[in-house]
Amino acid sequence: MQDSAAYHHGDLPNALLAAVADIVKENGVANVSLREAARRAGVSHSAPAHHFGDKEGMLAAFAERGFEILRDDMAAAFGATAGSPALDRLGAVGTAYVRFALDRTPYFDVMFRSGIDKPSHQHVHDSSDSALAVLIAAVDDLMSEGGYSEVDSRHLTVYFWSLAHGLASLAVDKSMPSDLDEVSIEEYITGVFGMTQGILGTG
Amino acid sequence: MQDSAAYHHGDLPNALLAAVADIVKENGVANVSLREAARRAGVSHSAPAHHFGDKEGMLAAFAERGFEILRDDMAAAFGATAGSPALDRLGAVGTAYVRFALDRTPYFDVMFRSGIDKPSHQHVHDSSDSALAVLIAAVDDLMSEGGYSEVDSRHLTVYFWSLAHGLASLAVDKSMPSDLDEVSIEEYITGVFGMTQGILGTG
DNA sequence: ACGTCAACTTGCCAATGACAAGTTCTACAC
DNA sequence: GTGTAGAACTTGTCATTGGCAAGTTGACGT
Repeated sequence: MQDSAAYHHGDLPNALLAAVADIVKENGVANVSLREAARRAGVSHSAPAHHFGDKEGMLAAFAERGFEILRDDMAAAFGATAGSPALDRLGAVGTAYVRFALDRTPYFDVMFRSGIDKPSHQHVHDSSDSALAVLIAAVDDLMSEGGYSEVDSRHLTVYFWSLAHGLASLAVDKSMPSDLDEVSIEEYITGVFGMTQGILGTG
Repeated sequence: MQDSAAYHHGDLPNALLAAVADIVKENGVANVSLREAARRAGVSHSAPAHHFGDKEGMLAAFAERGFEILRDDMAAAFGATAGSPALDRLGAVGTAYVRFALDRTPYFDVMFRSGIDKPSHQHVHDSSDSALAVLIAAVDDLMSEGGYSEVDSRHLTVYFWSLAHGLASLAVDKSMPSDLDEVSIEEYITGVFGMTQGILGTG
């Protein structure tokens, strides 16, 4: 057993991942380097490889942490809306997804735009699945609430996942039609998820 | 005036962009390099910079071409469904978006996952807008068909853009719940866009 | 023929990713 | 307390890369 601040540096892996977050924020995901992360953590140029294997390994570790945070954020939104209509809860989970992308953009960028291929990193894939599980739970909730028997639940899951991920991507890229500030992003979030409300019925 | 095959190489810019497509397909968007593109085009290591300025410039040129193809694909789908109900046309345009992502993945990857920031490349931004214009036209069509007066057209645009982009991203990443082959991707496409059909009314 | 200018080439440098071969510290056995 | 195994790092090196400066080549108008 050892406390979280041990060994030479203390907790190098965490320090390196924190450095990655800073680098992405400052210079973009394309400019992350093992050496720059090492420099910011105050260690030698090849220390990162010792912990993460290679550059993609470091990004994968960062992405994994991102999926865990995303899962926790969505789970919190799900929990906070217990008792509400299932469609509202689904909207809350979707909103948490978009908020995660906007509030933790470095994570979002590494998770989806860094070119790491998920299939080759099992633990990333697993943590991604654990985030998806929250959304699936919310969809199952909706289905079991009844009244949607004609809807395929797998389609509904992909539908919400797509909507949330697409909206998050557009928001992060600032690709909305006409310029929009933080306030109107909120408006789009409620507008887009509200659209679904209108579609599936008033609950 | 000069024909498209002139000067020393013939048409280096196009040859380089073709090389980029191959590199992305073979090694992923993270492994594109000016020098490898030059090698495949059979020119010296710094020839690409002469045409594109720098690496990001080359990727931006490639992305611009991608947005033009995307716009043309969506416009073709829009044109081919003239006379159909507006909601069907919108589904056709969205389907064209997802098909573009699946059939021309190298373009999709560079356009959305290469870390180039659109705002700093005006012509990329413009060609992106011209693609979005097709979708906006389809939404306007739907609005003017009547019966949706309570819907905000900007929200509806962002809604479809999000849905199409999100579904395309999931499909390319193979992040669907449970494994799915090409056939079931088709099923998800019709399922997800059909969901909207159910929501907005039967036309 | 001549000049001009675009289309390249050659040569260079700092930075990077990856690897090999060390060195230092920790924990645990005895 | 001493030794020893192994984890946590360092140092050194190499091929590759992006970018720049300074050439060279060839097409075109006059």
